[in-house]
Amino acid sequence: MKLSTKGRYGVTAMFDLAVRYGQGPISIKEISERQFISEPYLEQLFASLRKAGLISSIRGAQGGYILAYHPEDIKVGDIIRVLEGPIAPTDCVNEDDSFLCEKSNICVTRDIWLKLRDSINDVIDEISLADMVDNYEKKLNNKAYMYYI
Amino acid sequence: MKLSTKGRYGVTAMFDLAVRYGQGPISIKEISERQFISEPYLEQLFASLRKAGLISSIRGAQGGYILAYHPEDIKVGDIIRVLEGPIAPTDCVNEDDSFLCEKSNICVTRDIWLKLRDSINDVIDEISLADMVDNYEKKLNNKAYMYYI
DNA sequence: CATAATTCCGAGTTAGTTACTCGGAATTAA
DNA sequence: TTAATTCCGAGTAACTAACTCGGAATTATG
Repeated sequence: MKLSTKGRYGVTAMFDLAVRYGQGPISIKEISERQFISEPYLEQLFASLRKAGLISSIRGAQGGYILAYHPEDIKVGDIIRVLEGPIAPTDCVNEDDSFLCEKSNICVTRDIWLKLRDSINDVIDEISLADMVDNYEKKLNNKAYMYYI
Repeated sequence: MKLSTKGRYGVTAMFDLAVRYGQGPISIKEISERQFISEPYLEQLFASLRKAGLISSIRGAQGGYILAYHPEDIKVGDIIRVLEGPIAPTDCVNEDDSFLCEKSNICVTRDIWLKLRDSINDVIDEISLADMVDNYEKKLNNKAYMYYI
């Protein structure tokens, strides 16, 4: 039940883009330095995110990436699902029903995995990049205030 | 974000014990045949569950395993945590704080993993083996009724 | 126009983990 | 005494995660 680095790095990198939303394209190099993620690995992740339509790229010098939508419209769940595949604690509760076993109609453990899946998806689909930015700024303010005292 | 076979098989096997709670020891062979889990592998899982105190063993011929507590008092979460380790989507939200990074106080992605962790634990800690048995019997009754019509 | 900064692409690699298997010792009911 | 069982430690094969690498294509800038 661990998230892989793909999901974690992906959310972090997308948050980095969200904080700088509206300031033109941000390069992988910048993000990788700021967030301590290896450059070529981040490149890979961004390839997936671009193909999925969550970010757009600008090639060439001074190029980089920007969010394809307003931060409010990108949920953490969107990012994680692109990078980790469909979120389901077991295959038998995947969105596509191709891994159903023959006793699924009577299977009580499956009911648990269903509940678990839904609860996970609820959490990650309720948080947008904009929410993250808001929280981040609130934390920064609180910290500034604490130092002031 | 997948559960391993340990967690899945473990819950299934414990459910099998719960259904037969009060009927004396159940052997690994029986369970493995009923639940389609390899015998020596299940043996391994039961070793962990026994060491964790969730089941008791009776050795020798006609021996087997029984739940160490009433099914009501064993939650799915207890089983999963024994077999999969502490449930946390990332190391930085582990129960023990040994994997905290230095910016955890200001990290907004960590807040998400915390929410996720709690939501997962809420689900698996609210369901007991007794609940599973109840649901199972309800399903059996419904099915019987359906066939009757 | 040349150069440097970038994205884009496909492939390769290494270390760790998962999901097992296996052999045999110890225990106990029949 | 035998057969059925748990108990234990070790071994292994396949898979996956988490990267790296080399170089081609694109484009702003001097």
